[in-house]
Amino acid sequence: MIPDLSSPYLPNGPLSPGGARTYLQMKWPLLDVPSGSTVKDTRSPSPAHLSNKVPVVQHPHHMHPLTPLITYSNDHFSPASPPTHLSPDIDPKTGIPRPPHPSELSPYYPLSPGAVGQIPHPLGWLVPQQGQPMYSLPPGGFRHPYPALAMNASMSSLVSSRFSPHMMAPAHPGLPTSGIPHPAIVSPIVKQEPAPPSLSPAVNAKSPVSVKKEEEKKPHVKKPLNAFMLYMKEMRAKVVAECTLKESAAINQILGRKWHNLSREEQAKYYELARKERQLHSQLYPTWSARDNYGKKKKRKREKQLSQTQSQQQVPEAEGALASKSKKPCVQYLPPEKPCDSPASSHGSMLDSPATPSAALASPAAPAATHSEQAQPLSLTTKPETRAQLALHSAAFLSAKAAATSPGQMGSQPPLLSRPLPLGSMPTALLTSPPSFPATLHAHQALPVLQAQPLSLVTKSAH
DNA sequence: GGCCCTTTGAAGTGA
DNA sequence: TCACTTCAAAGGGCC
Repeated sequence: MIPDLSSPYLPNGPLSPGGARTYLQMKWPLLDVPSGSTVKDTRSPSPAHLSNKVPVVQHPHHMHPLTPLITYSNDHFSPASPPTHLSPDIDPKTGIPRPPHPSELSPYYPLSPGAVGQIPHPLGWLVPQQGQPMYSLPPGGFRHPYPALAMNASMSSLVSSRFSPHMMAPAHPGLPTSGIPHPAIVSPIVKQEPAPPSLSPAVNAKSPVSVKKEEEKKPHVKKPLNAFMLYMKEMRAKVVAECTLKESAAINQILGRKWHNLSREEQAKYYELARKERQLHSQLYPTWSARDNYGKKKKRKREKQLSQTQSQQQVPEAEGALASKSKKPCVQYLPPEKPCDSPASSHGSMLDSPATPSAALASPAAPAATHSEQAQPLSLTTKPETRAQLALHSAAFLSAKAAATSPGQMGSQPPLLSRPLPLGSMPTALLTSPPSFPATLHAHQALPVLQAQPLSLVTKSAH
């Protein structure tokens, strides 16, 4: 029953879509081992059936993929019951407050070496079934995605002590004792950039070459995936399969909508999963900080960020969409016409429930063309001018949909505590912190929605 | 070849 | 505390 736990953590390893579980396209989120590393990179040489790019067979969504992973009982996520990461014994800020409760962790993150390999992986639903590892492992290879985790019987002490000078400080810096990089570790092929000023004095004292070598040796531990990222990984293949869209940007837009349309319970599952991810990550890499990865990627153009923020907060949506500012306009990939047939999902998201015609009429800005998540494009154009136009359509439509699907929710009604309501039906900012939802909602996220951007469901209102 | 785009959320930074 | 920035995944598009 217990598949090779290492599987899901291997590089970009597509979890065999052809396996028993078709939603296994999700790979271990933290792993990013470059080709040529110890672990065989299955990305390039991977057979088609193992490739993420291969449209995943439509899986019946009767049971949520995450269901087997976490016991998401209704009670657990009931509005009356605070999310675990918001529960009293959890630091709402860190989300990793209490010492890992054995009963909570053990099912997913075995602490006992002896138990390794016998306990379902936290992302067990991602693990290929039938015990077929997706990645070849050397004999004796670690059987747990977090080998280091299995080294200590007491994770609590591991976490609390924080003695490890560098990450987990295995035999080889940054590498698990097994010799196989941890899923979250990226071999320092990361582009080399000037040593950050934050380096310790000792490091700074070294010659640039030494610094560079140090950098190379230092593994790149990736950030744990957040709830949305986990959701994306799971749903991407499905969306891709349903649509002809291939551009991730477009897919992500769809996924973003679907995300908002998820019920709170559904989202809560991902939040919970993400929380566990972070928890495990922090346990494995007590000294790791997101800051460590700063500069690993090429900086995005700040201009873009600024212009986005400005357009979101000051410019009316329509203008904002078209306002190219200094960069490309906020591109809306989803044209109004070509629908992207999206089979009904189990959760009955808005994707499957197009707005009513009256809804579209509800917004003065709503153009004749209406499209919902159900009306996704089969193809899309990425021409900037077209994108801008599409942005208008989409913005208007979504706002109309939001108005229609959440009548009276904009302010007057108390946030939906009694029943799940598709988040996409109303600005997220208007929701009070739902049980398992991050309590962090910044003013800069909420205000634009509340004040200046009643139509801002299309373009990102946050950030 | 490598950055851009696009999404949301977490976390870091600076004022 | 707030606003802003960066990174996480993904892959086609573009230079």
